Amino acid sequence: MATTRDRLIDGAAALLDEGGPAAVTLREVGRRAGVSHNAPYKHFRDKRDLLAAIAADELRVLAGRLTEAAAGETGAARIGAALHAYVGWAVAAPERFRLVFGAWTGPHAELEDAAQAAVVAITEVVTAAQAEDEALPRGTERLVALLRSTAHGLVDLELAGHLRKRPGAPGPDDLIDELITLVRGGGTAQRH
Amino acid sequence: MATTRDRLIDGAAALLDEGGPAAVTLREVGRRAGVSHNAPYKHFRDKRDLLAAIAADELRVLAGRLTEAAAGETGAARIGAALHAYVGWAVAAPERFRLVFGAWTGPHAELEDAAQAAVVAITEVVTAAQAEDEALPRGTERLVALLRSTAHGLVDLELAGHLRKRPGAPGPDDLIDELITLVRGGGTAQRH
DNA sequence: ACCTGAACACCGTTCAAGT
DNA sequence: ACCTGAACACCGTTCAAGT
Repeated sequence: MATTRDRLIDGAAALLDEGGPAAVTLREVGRRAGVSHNAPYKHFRDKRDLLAAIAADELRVLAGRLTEAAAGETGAARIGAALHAYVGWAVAAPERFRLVFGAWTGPHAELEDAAQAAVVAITEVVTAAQAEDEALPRGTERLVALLRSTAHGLVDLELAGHLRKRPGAPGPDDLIDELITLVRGGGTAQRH
Repeated sequence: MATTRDRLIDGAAALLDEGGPAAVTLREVGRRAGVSHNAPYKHFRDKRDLLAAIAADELRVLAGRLTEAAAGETGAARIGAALHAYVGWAVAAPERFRLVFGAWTGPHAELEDAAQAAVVAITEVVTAAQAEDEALPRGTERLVALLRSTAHGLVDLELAGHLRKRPGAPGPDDLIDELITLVRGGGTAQRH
C-alpha cells in the first residue's frame, strides 16, 4: 500500500502528463490522493518542491534507460542507442521532459544530484564508445556536451512542432543517426 | 507616441524578462500602460495572445540577426556566424527564448508565420554556405535541422545550468565551433 | 506526526456600463 | 472604438486547531 507522499507524487505526475505544470493544482493533487488541499504541504515545502521530486524521479529513470540501451551495443552504436533512448523517453512524456529541463529558480539539491547522475551515465557511454571506435573524435567532455545538446534540441524542437513542418521530413531519430555518422567523419571505419 | 497596444506589448515584454511568463499579469501590464487591468482584452484575445505577439516579434528579430550575421562571412563561416548570433540572441533574453520555443497549446497564425520566416532565413544561410564549401555535407533540409537542433539544445541546456557545471568547461559558442568543424569532416578544405 | 477548514492575497476572464 | 469597475471562479500559501 502506497504512502500518502507516493500517492501525492503519482497524482501530480498524472496531472502533469495530462495538462502541464499549470494543471498540477495542489487542490486536485490532494483530492486524487484522498487528502485535503493542503496536506501536500506536510510532505513538500511547496508546489515547486513537489514538481522537483517528480523531475528527479524522471531523471533517474532516464539515466537507467541510457545505460541499459547502450549496454547492448558496441562502439559508436552505443551512443546511437543511448540517444535514441533519450528521444524515446522525452517523446513519450513531453511534459516531464519539459519539467526536467525547464526554468528552475534557485537550486534544488535532489534535482541536481539526479541531473549529475544522468550526465555521468551518458559520459560513461561515450567513453566506452570512444575506446572501441577510433573514428570518434577524442575529448569526452566536449563530445558529450555536443551530443547531449543535439539530442535535447531535436526533442525540444520536435515537441514544439518546429522540426517537421513538411510531411516526410527527417525526425529526431533520423537526425541522430546522421549526427553519429557526421561525428565519425562521415566514414564507416571502426578500428579497434 | 506609442499606441496603447504597443505600450501593452512593451510592458508585457519587460515583465517577461524580469520574471518569466508568470510575472506577466494582465493587471500589471495594464498598470504599466496606464490603463485598467482588463483593457488588454480590447487588443488581445487573452494572455496567450499577448504573449504570442511578443514571441512573433522576437522571432522576426532573430531571423534578421541570423541573416545579417551570415552576410559578412563566406562558406562554413556563414553558418558559424548565424549560429553564434542565435546563441547571443537567446542568452541575452532567456525568457523570450523560452517563450518562443515553449509549449503553445493550439496553433497561432502570426507566431507560425514568424517561425517559418526564421527557418527560411537559416535555410538560406546554409544553402549559400554549401555552395561555397564542398566540405559541408549535401542535403540542406537535414543539415539545417541538425544545426538548428544543436544550437537550440546548447542554449537550452546552458540556460538550465546543465551544460557548464565545471568552471572552464566549453560553452555554447565553443561547441558551435566544434560542431562546424565536425560537420565539415574534421578537415579544413574549402574548395569552390 | 499528520491532517483539516477557514482565510488571505492573488490571478485570468467576463459582463454591464460608460464616452 | 476603446475603456472602466465590479464580480466570478479559481489558485498557492498560511494559520489555528484538531487526533
